[in-house]
Order: sequence, then C-alpha cells, then structure tokens
Amino acid sequence: MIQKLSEHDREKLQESLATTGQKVTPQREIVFAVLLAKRDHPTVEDVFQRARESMPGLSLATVYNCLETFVGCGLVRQVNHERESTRYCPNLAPHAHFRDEATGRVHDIELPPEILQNLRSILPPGFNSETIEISFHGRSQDHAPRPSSN
Amino acid sequence: MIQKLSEHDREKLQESLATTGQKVTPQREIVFAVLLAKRDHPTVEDVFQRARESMPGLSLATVYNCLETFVGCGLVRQVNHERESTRYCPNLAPHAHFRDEATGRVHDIELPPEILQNLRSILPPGFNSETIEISFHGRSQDHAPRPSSN
DNA sequence: TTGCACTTTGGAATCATTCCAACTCATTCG
DNA sequence: CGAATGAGTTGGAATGATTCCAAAGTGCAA
Ligand SMILES: [Mn+2]
Ligand SMILES: [Mn+2]
Ligand SMILES: [Zn+2]
Ligand SMILES: [Zn+2]
Repeated sequence: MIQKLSEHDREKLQESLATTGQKVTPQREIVFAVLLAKRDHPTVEDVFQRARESMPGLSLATVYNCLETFVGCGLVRQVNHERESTRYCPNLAPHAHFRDEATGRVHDIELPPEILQNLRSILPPGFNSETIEISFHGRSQDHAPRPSSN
Repeated sequence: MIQKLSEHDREKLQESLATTGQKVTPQREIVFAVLLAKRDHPTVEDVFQRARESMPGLSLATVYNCLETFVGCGLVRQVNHERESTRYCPNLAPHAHFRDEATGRVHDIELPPEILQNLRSILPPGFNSETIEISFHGRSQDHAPRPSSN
C-alpha cells in the first residue's frame, strides 16, 4: 500500500502542475506517490497495479494520462529501452540508465556534469541538443532491491 | 532503383551471415543494398518501399526477417528514438545519434574513443556493459538536402 | 531422388499506446 | 439558486508496429 505524499512532495506536485495550468487530483497524487515510493522505473502497467491497491477504481487510461501530464510538466522522465514498454523515473538529476538484461531491472547511473559537457562537445556546429539520453545495456552483479530513499 | 552490391559488400554480407550459419539470398542482398545506398536510418517501412522497386514481390515480413538477421550477425545496428518505429543503420563505427525534431531526420555523430571510455568509467563496479546507446534530441540548422549538391 | 535446413510469404495475432464519447465534479455566470 | 463551462476520469474501441504462424519454395547433401 502506497504511503501518502509528504507535504513537500505534494507541493512539488502542485507547483509543477500549475506551470502548465493543471490541477492536483486524487489520481495524480497516487500515481505520483507510486513513482516516489519505489524508484525502480516501473512501466505503466506496474504503476497501474501498484496504484490500484490504494484506489481500486483507477483506470489504466488515467494512469497513461497522469504520466503523460507529469512528463509534460517536467516532474518525471520517460525511459525507453529498445522496444520495451516505456518506464518512468522521478529522478530529476541528470543520470544515465543501465538495463540489466539478466533481470530486466533498470538502474540509475550518476552522470557527472563534466561527462555531460564532454558529450555535448562532440556535436558538430549547428546541432543544438535539448536532451541527451544515455543507456547502458549489459549485466550487473548483486543488485537485490535496495531500501529506497524517502 | 538500388544499385547492386559491390563485390566487397557482397563478401561482407556473405561472411557475416556465415558466422551465424545463414545464407545469402536475393532478398537479403537487396535489403542490404538498400541500407548501404542511403544511410539515412530508414524504418522498416522505408526499406520495404525502396527494396520493392527492385523486387516487387518482396514481402514486409521478409524485410523484418532480413533486418533482424542482419542485427543478429552484427551487420547493422538498430536505432530507437523514444517510441518511434525502429530505424536501421549500417555504420558499424561507434557513433551516437542526433534526432532532429524539426525534420525527423537522424544524423550520425562521431564518437571519439576517449569519450566512450569516459562513459564506461562512470559505471560503478559490478556493472558490465555490452553496449552503450547515446542519443541526442534537438534541432539542427542547415541539414536540408541542398538543391544543388546531388 | 529424397530429406533436411533454411527462407520467404500473406495473413492473423499481439500488445503497448492512443483515441473517443459519456460521465463526474467543481467553478463561474446570469 | 440552476445552467453553462471546463478539466479530469473512465471503459472500450481503434491504431499501428511488430511478432507469430503455417504453408510453400529452394538448394544442397545423403
Ligand atoms: Mn544484449
Ligand atoms: Mn523535444
Ligand atoms: Zn532513472
Ligand atoms: Zn547511425
């Protein structure tokens, strides 16, 4: 069962939504709480399952809507790996993703700013990039689910 | 109309396929030739259209099969951007991709080995990556096909 | 010749995602 | 007050890229 949003997180939600003229709703609160509760890059279906425990009437369409809304107002990032279902990540710090092909799990990899700068520098003149996506694919040892922060 | 494979490219095709116990077929020759002819990261549908000009009976299923085969034996790379159709790239040198959101075009960005090494170095111990995918997303100036130059 | 492995093909099936029209609910307006 | 408005939610239908499948085709080897 998902814990309610902290006052702080609810404010972040409220403010981010406000930037695009949108409102806090019970569905959005729960979907956001689900993302914060377990930062394992859940798919829409994962989010749906987890959220329904707190709100049985919630519809899949609404989960799609909420997540799209959050991406639109910059609250979460979309994470794509090859042709798999889209995953969602509430970690707003610049980071790369590592997809473990043995377990299917996706891990955040911290991305030092100077590496990011290096990368930008390889673009020829005339190329202006808004976003850079970096994803590793391979195997990792020993990554049982860790207790999550917050 | 697609030009036939050079002797050199046909050999590369033949040898790569052989590594996985597979054969050169007329369909595979044409699909490979299409990829080499215009390195614009075509989708399956693009490849299908172009290949059919030389082989009207070719089926879409076969194009999927050929491309999957090529990826399997390392002849081409798959290129994914967000949720769009998969694109294919015969450039085997390590490189990143830049997706121009204005035109939809995908450009190769050369990737210096030392940058690649930098990137690998940010992985914590225990993470072993087979592949790294880097994609930029933004706008680029001046990449319209020049009316004058071919 | 026959058998076998590999291929190709058209059409059906899958499945994540998007679309749509009806409905709820809160706010604004007359 | 009611009615109109508008955002948000919902279930189900539609979409569309990709995969699956079963029936043929092809070329080589026993
Ligand atoms: Mn792999
Ligand atoms: Mn963009
Ligand atoms: Zn992440
Ligand atoms: Zn490329």
